[in-house]
Amino acid sequence: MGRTSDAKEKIIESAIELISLRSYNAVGVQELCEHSGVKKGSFYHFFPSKRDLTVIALDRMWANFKTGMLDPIYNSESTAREKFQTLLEKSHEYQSADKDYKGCVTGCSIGNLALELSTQDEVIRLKIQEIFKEWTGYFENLIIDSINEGDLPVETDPHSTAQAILAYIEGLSLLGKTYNDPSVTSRLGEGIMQLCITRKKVKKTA
Amino acid sequence: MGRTSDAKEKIIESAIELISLRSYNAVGVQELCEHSGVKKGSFYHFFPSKRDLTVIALDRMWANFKTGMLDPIYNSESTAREKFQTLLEKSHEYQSADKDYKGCVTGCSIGNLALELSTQDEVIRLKIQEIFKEWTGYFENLIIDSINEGDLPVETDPHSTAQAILAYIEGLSLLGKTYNDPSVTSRLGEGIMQLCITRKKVKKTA
DNA sequence: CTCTTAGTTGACCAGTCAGTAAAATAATAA
DNA sequence: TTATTATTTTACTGACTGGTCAACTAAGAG
Repeated sequence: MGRTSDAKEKIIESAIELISLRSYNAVGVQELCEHSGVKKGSFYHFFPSKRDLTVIALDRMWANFKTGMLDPIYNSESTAREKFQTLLEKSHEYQSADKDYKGCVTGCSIGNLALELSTQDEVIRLKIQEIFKEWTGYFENLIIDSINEGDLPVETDPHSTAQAILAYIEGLSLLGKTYNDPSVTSRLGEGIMQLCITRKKVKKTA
Repeated sequence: MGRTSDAKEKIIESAIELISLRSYNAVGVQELCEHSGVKKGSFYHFFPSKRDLTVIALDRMWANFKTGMLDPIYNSESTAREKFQTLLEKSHEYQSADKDYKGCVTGCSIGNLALELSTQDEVIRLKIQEIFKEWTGYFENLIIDSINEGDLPVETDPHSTAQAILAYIEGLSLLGKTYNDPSVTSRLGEGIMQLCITRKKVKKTA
C-alpha cells in the first residue's frame, strides 16, 4: 500500500485557516505549502490544482459548520425560536474569538468565497450554491417546527423565510467584517425573528 | 500647465468595470492598462499604487450609486414604503441587466470588495465602513419619514433598523450572486418591510 | 528479500505581479 | 521663442504565480 501521510489533511487545514482569514487570491500555493510544512511537489500529488483544493476545503468548512454548529443546535431540546437565538449567540462568540486571536472579524468563510469567486469559477459557485441550499434546508426545518409549535402562523412559507434568514445572516457577517465589530451580529440578530413574520406562501405560477 | 489627459478617468472607469465583474486580486494593473488604453508608466503617473486607485474607484462607485439610485429615489414624491420598493425594483433591474449583458449577477461591487479586502487592507476597510455609514444614513432618514407618515410606530429605532436593512440588502446581493439569479432580490425583497416591525430603541448604557 | 505502490523532494518552467526610472513629447505660460 | 509643466512611452526590475517533472525514498505485500 506504499507509505502513509497526513500531508493532504494538513494542506486542507492550512487552506481553511489561511483562505478564511485572507482570501482565495491572496493566498498562494507556495504559502499554503510553507504553512502546512509540505513541499510543492507533494501538494500537486494530492491536489490537481489550487481550485480543486478549494472545492474540498469548502466541503470541509461546511462539514465542520454542520457538526460544530448546526447539528448540535438542531438536535438540542429547545424551541425553534431558542435555537435561532443560540445560533446567533454562537456566531457572535466565533466572531469575537476571531477578533481576539486573529485581530479581525473574518465573517463567513463560505460567503467570503462566494463573493470573491462566483463570477470567476462556475464549479466553486455551484458548490457554494449547493451548500447554501442545504443550509436553507436546516432553517426550513426549524421554521416548520416553529409552525408546529404554534409560534408561527400556518401561512408562513418555510422556504422563502429560510432563504431570507440566510441572506440576513450573511449580510450581518458582511457588515460585521466591514466594521470589524463582532457586536453587529448580536445587536441586529433579533431581525431574524422579524423575517419570520407574515411571510405567506405564494402559489407557483407555471 | 502642460498637456491634458483623460487617462486618469479612463483608468478609473476600467477599474470599476473590471473589478466589479471579477475581483480586486483577479484584475492586474496590466489588464487595467490594456482595457483603458493607457501605458503602465502613465498608470503610475496618476496613481501611486493599485490600492490607491481602488480607494478612488470605491468613492466613484458610491457617488454613482447615490446620484443614479439613492438620490432620485429619496427625492421622489412617494411614501417611504414605496421608496424602499422602488429601490428593490431598481436593484432587480440592475442585476438582470448584469446577467443579460455580462453573463452573471455581480452583486454589490462595494460589498464584494468589503469581503475580499477588509481583513487585508485597513484603508479600504475604513473607506467601505464610511460608505456603509452614509448608506445607513439614507435608510435612517427614510425610516424617520416613515414614522412621521404614521406608517411605523414611534418606538422604532431608525439607526438599528437602517443597519438591519443594509445587512439584508447585502445578504440578498450575496445570495443573488451565488445563485446567479436576479430574482432572489425581488422574491425576498419584502423582508425589508418586516425588518422595520417592532424594532425598539434601546437606551445606551455608558 | 524484492516488488509495488504511495509519498517526498528539489529543481525548474513560462508567465504574471506590482512597481520603477528615465527619456521623449506635447501643451501652455512668460 | 523659450522655459516650464504635465503626460506618455519604453524598457526594466525582482519577486512571485500556478503548475510540472523526474529522481528518490519509505512502507507494506507477496
